[in-house]
This record gives sequence, structure tokens and C-alpha cells, in this order.
Amino acid sequence: MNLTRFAEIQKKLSRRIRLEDVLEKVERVAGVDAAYSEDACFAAAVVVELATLRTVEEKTAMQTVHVPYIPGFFAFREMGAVIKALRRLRSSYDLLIVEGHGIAHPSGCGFASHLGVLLRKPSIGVAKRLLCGSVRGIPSPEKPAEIVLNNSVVGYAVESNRKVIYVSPGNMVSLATALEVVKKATHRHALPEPLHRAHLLAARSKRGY
DNA sequence: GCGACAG
DNA sequence: ATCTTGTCGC
Repeated sequence: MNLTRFAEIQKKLSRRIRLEDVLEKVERVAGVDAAYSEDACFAAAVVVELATLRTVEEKTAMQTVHVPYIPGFFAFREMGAVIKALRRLRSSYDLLIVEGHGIAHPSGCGFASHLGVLLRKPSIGVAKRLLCGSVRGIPSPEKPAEIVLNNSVVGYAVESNRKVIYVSPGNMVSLATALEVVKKATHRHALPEPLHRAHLLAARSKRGY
């Protein structure tokens, strides 16, 4: 692993990011997350029907990882196991929701964007903390606050069930759609259901190993 | 040089 | 992310 090389890859992938909506409808959303035990990464992918928030299918995958967690290069650590879990799904999904940032990233290519471009899928990043940029104002239950980076809006800080989460487009979705899908996918937790369920499943997967 | 720093 | 008991609150 070479950070300079990683940054080059991110820059190259960032050129392929599309920030326009390419879907007429978003019916199924896949949430992905992972849990760790030393170098073992346990990833989970959960497909949820947006209209009912019912789980359609869930799969897990384990993979040994050698890349440590480095802020800004999260994708290089978690990507392998997550893609493995996604490939095990038999169900189709329209869009990916990823734990981490989309374009709200130093190179404009966070984990959500990275996955979206590699898999050629619409994707959205949802994070519990900001990595870079700044929030303009304070989010209220009814009004999200803009995340500004290099003088442009790259996402929103959203108040979700009394907690603040950070939403940014990953690939093939607009800022407005990213916000809309996350809102529709959120029920009784701060994180949208697909992510919350993937988080629980990844933890369960690690335990039962 | 110092501080910040997704999971 | 993970290490971890009790504890405050609905």
C-alpha cells in the first residue's frame, strides 16, 4: 500500500463520478457495513424495499484485510469484503447506501463514491462524523444544513432522530435525491434502515464466526 | 509545525 | 472500528 498511489486512484475514479440522477425510480436499496476482529473483516449487505422498508435479502462475507484504517483511505480497507458480500446477493438493487462519505472527501471520492464508480451503481454516503469541509449553519429537524468543501456544496448535515448524520452523493445521484432517499429509508434510528440492519448483521456475523 | 482525522 | 459495567431513561 502506497498513499500516494491510493490518492492517484481516487483522483482517477473521481473523474468518473456522475452527480445527476440516472434512475427514474429507486425501489430497492442495498445497505453495506462491516465489523472487524483483528484483520478479519466481516461485511454485510442488506437489500431493503424502500416503499415498505421490508428486508428483501441479506448476505455476509469475510475477508482478511492488511490495509489499516487511514482517514481519507477508508475504501481501500473495507472495499474487498463489502464487494464480496454484494456479489452474493441474488436480488437486484437500484442504489447503494454506504457507511462513510461520498463526494464530501478530500479527493472528492469517499468510500461511497469509490464503490459506486467501481460497481457502476448509484450510491449515497452516510457518515456519523465529518471528514472534511464545514457545515453552514445548524441542521434542524425540518432543514438540513449544507456541507461546503472548496466553495461548493457537497452534501448535507441532517438531523435524524435527534442525532446528526452527514449525507453526500456517491455516484449517479443528485444532492437532492441523496437527501430524499436517506429520508425515505430512515425509520426509528439515526441511520437509514439498510445501514442499521447491515451494521447489526455484520456484528452478528463476526460473533457467530 | 500544529491540529484534524469517515470506520 | 474495538476495548467494556453499570446506569439513566422510556
